[in-house]
Amino acid sequence: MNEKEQVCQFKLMASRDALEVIQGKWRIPIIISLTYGNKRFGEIQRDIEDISPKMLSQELKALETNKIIKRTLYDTMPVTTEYSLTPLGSSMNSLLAEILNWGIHFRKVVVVK
Amino acid sequence: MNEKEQVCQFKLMASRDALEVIQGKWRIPIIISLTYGNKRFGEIQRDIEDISPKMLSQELKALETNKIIKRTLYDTMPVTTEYSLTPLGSSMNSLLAEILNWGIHFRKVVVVK
DNA sequence: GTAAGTAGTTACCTTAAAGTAAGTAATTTG
DNA sequence: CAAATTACTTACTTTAAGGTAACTACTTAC
Repeated sequence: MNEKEQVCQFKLMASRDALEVIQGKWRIPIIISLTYGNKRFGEIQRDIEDISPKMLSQELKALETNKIIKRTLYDTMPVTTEYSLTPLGSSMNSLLAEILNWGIHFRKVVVVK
Repeated sequence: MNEKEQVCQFKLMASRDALEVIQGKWRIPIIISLTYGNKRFGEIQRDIEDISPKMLSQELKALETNKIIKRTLYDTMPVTTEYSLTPLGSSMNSLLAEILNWGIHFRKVVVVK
């Protein structure tokens, strides 16, 4: 394998790591919602109109497992739950920005036509 | 809806557009492979070791439909097929770079630990 | 003429992702 | 006290994504 091919293989591995985290219909939308501040379950649900509570609950857990978000319980009456981005979650900022930029570009070139 | 919420909704839409194109296990790897020059079916297959010809064929068609890649036939003996990135495909360069960067970062922080 | 390579296609099967609907336990509002 | 709200969970079903294996049509090398 020459150097060019090795670099290509390395990039393929890194992209697979990243894709595993952002894969799926809901994770990126959830993370975007949380870049607008810490939020509660119902607030995220209202941002992402067509997500079901089951999917939201499931994907929040997956993101917590991957250390992208943090779940905090407040001992108020009643108990409130708040979700926030971890530093790792916040480190997705420029990736998110590029997804957005490209999405806008794509829509201009292909979706609308 | 206040301005902040409107911006959030706009971003959610743009991300959905982008995700539709990059969603799935194989599209990003195929695009990465093609950033290393125009390639033939078998060459891409060798880059991405675990992809089956069925998936490669299927995903190449989807990427062609979305105008990310171009399929060119050469009237040689035998006929050869070459895949290349379109300008829209090449416009994914900085998005790809961010996926890579973040994938490397994520591996450092979480995968290896 | 047999084997191997290129560029796929087809049919079938499995697994994983997502959706639907209903339920729970706690509180709060009227 | 009845109805609504919050933050979920559970069971079940549907749909989509991906995998396996075999096959095709053409060509080149031995």
